[in-house]
Amino acid sequence: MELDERLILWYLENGRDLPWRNTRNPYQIWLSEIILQQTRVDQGMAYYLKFIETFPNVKVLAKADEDTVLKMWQGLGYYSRARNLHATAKYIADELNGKFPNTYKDILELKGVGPYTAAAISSFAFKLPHAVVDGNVSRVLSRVFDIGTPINSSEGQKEFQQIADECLSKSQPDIYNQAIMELGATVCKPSNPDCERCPLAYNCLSRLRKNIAERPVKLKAKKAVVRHIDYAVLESENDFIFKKRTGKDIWQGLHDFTSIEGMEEPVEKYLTKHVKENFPNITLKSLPAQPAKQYTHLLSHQRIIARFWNYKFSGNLDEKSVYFSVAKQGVDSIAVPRLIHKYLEDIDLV
DNA sequence: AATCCGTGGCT
DNA sequence: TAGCCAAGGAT
Repeated sequence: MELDERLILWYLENGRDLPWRNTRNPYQIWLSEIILQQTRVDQGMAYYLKFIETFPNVKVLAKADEDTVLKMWQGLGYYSRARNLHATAKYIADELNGKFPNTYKDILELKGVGPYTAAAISSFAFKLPHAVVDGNVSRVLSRVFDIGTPINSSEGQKEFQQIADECLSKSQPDIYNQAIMELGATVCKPSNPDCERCPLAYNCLSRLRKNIAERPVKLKAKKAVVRHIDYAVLESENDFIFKKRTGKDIWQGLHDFTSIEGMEEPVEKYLTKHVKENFPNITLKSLPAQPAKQYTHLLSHQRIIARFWNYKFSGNLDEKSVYFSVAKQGVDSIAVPRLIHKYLEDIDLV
């Protein structure tokens, strides 16, 4: 029996029942694939169900505000996915009359859709013969064929795509793609793979050579850089002052407080100066002697040391300011990064 | 081509 | 703890 047949038989018996596997609706499949990019099923499931309920089709999603979409995406990370998702929904609704593209080439053109996602949508929704290559697939292939090319090198990506294309079942590309990913996710795991349960155990070269732990090879990531961010939390009787992050930096489109970064001690002196310069029209009622909260927030490539300094103020903001007031009861209605949400939780505001 | 973009679970 | 990793894509 060929590998594809073994995989498909195994999957039909052992695959998990997931909501996006019970549909051929390209909108639903597209949404699930964007949510699941670099995200585990357990983490993405609730978001998928919430999005499908709130935005049952591409036209409804297209009509939503980007802020609403980002708010619903809050906590999932990689927020460009949400911005691209919304932009693509508008493109499909406005330019394609709501009809989802149905060729690999046209699907690949969509913002936020790369080779993996285009192959996934093409096969799952349209049964087109395009092999998916994600972290699961490259791990399985690197073990079955004992390939030492780093899976995250450009050379490796080309090589594994080629092998995946050769292994693809041309008659059932959709089931085959699901099957090999499922095997990687549930059996051929990164550590402690469950070879006893593997339908490919006797085809697995890496297992034969007893070097499964050395597969796949992966280029090491750069160490996270350290950033020191000091937030000024401006609080009046009823409001907090927020701003929207718009620069080419982390958390684009989400909200946080005014801040300074990488300043020497005593930071509160420079932070107060920063507040007075940026908010000339408000009256400061109290200055912080020490931070109210401090956190280390880890991102994949940054270690953020964040301190929150609380300022009480009265008065109103300049109309044209990039800053805006948010009522204390309403702070949970704007999209914020996990770090900010954690702070709001810890001061019992959300 | 290397680096950037989040968050959370696991070891 | 520190590091690894996840249904990757954009630049």
